[in-house]
Amino acid sequence: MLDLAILGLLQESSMHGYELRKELATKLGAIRAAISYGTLYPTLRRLRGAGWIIEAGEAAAGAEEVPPLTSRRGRVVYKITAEGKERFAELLARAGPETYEDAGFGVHFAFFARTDRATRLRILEGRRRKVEERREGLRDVLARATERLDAYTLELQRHGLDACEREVRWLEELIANERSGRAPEGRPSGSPQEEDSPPPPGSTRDIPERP
Amino acid sequence: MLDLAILGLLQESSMHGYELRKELATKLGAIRAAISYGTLYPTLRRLRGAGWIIEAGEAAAGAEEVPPLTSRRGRVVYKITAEGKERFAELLARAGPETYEDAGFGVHFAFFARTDRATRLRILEGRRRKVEERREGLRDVLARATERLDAYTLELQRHGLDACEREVRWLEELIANERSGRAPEGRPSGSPQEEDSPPPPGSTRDIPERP
DNA sequence: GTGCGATGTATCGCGCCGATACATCGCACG
DNA sequence: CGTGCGATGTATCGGCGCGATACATCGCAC
Repeated sequence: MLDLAILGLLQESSMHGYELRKELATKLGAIRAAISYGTLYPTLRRLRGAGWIIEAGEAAAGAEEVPPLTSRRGRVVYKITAEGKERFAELLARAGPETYEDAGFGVHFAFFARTDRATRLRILEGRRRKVEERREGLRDVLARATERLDAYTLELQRHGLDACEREVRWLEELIANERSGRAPEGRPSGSPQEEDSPPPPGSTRDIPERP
Repeated sequence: MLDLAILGLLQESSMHGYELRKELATKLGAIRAAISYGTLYPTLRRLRGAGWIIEAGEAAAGAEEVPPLTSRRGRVVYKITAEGKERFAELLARAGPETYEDAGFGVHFAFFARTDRATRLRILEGRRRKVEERREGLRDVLARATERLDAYTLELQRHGLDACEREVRWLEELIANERSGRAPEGRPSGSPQEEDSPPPPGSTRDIPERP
């Protein structure tokens, strides 16, 4: 899942770790806390080992290489490779069970602008199914276990149930929009926003194949 | 965090692993998926090693011990010890930073019926603070990065922001209730429920301060 | 009588986290 | 002028928790 996010960001522009973490935080801020360095660096090493990214040293190609006089470590800029772009596309299109989990879904959704419509629909529907199951589970507990559970636990379930219902409604809206071929415009609560031509259906010209 | 939940459930009644997992799933269903056995069994072993729980063999004390004729493994029933109860009380009252994280908060909240009022308030307020910070972060991104992020990513942020605002309101209500000395009765959306005397103020006779 | 789903215990590899360490840079404050 | 502190920056380590996997028993439906 992290792979997807990192590859996706590096496809927009090369970055070093620290920067990557910040970008990740704003892009995924809605679904998870900032990623830990204890996760980031090992992951970068793994991606590098797989050949999906390479290090593009601070000093550009022509420079003096920065002699190892002091143990100057300097920032390491990472750059996505052609294989990395392929991998990204593969991960984008793939939709396993964990794609519908909270974290997985969030990451996929964050890159929907680069995903084709069919996949977007598949993922939105899978997620909806998942959340509906969760919702049913909570309803059952609330209906059956009212006697066995204390007031606080029940309140927690109610709050969770509410969140599920809300998310299902949200997903339903998104799905309807996808089917009618619109990007997620139309602000959640109606506001006097001009309906400027939103990026036409499958557009959001992305992955310019590197000029 | 798991320790708290397991100790809490075992305090209500002794159980074997499988059962524990199911109880955990209904008690914490609102905040997390069912716990994996790959987590549960090692955790039980750890708790056992610490002396907080003991195995109470299937065959009760007086029975024949079930000779190891076949490699009959049988279910292992776990029982909380006196030290375990102390530990539970300690964990209940403790409120570190991770108590305000999604998972940690949920577990603590699920055992609020056994928590004293002062601690409940402390935790609710800590959680509120946490969620407010998250909310501010999302607001900033939505206000500043509107140009840099695509429509889908923005929609994700909006949905996350909405969830934060909702949770803050929920917490606010709970805090107000605590201050006015009521258990979380009064169903979220008003309903014609008789206001039967809910457990009087600080009641829900819990943690009798350990006499 | 046999096969299948629920019950039940257990391990393994690995992703990810929080704590920690260490180094450089810019700049504010005395 | 220095000094110290917060932001930038890279990296490791111990440990929790997950999903996959294995294996065994029990009740019951077909």
